[in-house]
Amino acid sequence: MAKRDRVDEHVDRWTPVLPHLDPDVEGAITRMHKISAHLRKIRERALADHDLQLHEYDTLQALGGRDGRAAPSQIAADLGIAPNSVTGRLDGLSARGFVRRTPSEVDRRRVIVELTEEGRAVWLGAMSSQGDEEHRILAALDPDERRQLSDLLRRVMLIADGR
Amino acid sequence: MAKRDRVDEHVDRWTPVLPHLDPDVEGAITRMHKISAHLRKIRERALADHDLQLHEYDTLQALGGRDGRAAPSQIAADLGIAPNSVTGRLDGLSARGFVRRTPSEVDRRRVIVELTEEGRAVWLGAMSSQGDEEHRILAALDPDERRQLSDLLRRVMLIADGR
DNA sequence: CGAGATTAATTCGGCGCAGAACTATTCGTC
DNA sequence: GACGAATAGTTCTGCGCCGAATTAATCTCG
Repeated sequence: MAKRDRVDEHVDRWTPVLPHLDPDVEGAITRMHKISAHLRKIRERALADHDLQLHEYDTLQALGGRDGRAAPSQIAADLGIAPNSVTGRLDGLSARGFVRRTPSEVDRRRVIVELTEEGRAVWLGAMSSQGDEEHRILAALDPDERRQLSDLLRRVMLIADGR
Repeated sequence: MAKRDRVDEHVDRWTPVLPHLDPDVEGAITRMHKISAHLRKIRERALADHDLQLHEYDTLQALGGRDGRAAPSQIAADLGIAPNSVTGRLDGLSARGFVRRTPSEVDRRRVIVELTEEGRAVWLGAMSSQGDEEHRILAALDPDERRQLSDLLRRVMLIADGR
């Protein structure tokens, strides 16, 4: 018999109150929520060693993924946040010298955000500490099972996104 | 060949930049994040029809799950938020008449928070619209597969929680 | 060519949460 | 029984996010 986790307790507590609840649905969803939150916290802690906050690292990474240059609106789209929120993030990052704002020559509405040398260095330095926890916890599964998990979640995603 | 989702594109974009990345790990984790966020947004929208915000509903539900009465610290623990954040939530809910604060007779440090009649009614009314989306998207899988998914995630949870 | 629609970034105002500090009460121990 | 530690709830402060409004530039099409 496999071990129980704290989500099992959660489900046990709620099943009598909400009888129409499917334990596997509730269990799967709740675990996704909790694993998400867990990884977030771990990432936050790991980044503190590099004097970075989660939102700062994410922004640097969004830039890094675009070869070090992108428009604010593109960053917003990549990160899934509102465009106006990007302004504040860039203010902080440029104050720390990790990012440079340059007005576009061709379209003066636009701003080109660039990773500075220092910004790239900080990003690369912090990156090493990222993703370790993801691999650690998914090592609970063997490679085939990880593939299985990813495949099951893909099918859920497709319905969620309404394809 | 199964259909691809937007996480596949995400992974394709990052794999060349971060070669040490396991696509199944990254895919599974990213999907959990996105499914979590998706459900959150849907819940938010559904609750708007009942003039409730997500944090208000969650607080009412925490009380409902304790037979309508609990201490603020217990609510904080159940919801996984800081105890001081509960104070603000209760202020709002009691202003709307959904919740009542009563000082404990036996221990005057304590406060007993109770669901009012109206609070319970609002909670039950809003509950009907909750959980539908969870079942809808997990209907992408048949019952056996849902069990599989929940089981795989449980094993990940146990490692994450360090058991 | 020019008026209106669209797009990009920003500013402003408000909200919810967390960390630290504060107050009041109870527990533990000698 | 009194004093220090622990506990419960709250208050205070700061931060990041979002929605709406703003400014400026570009596009569209009659």
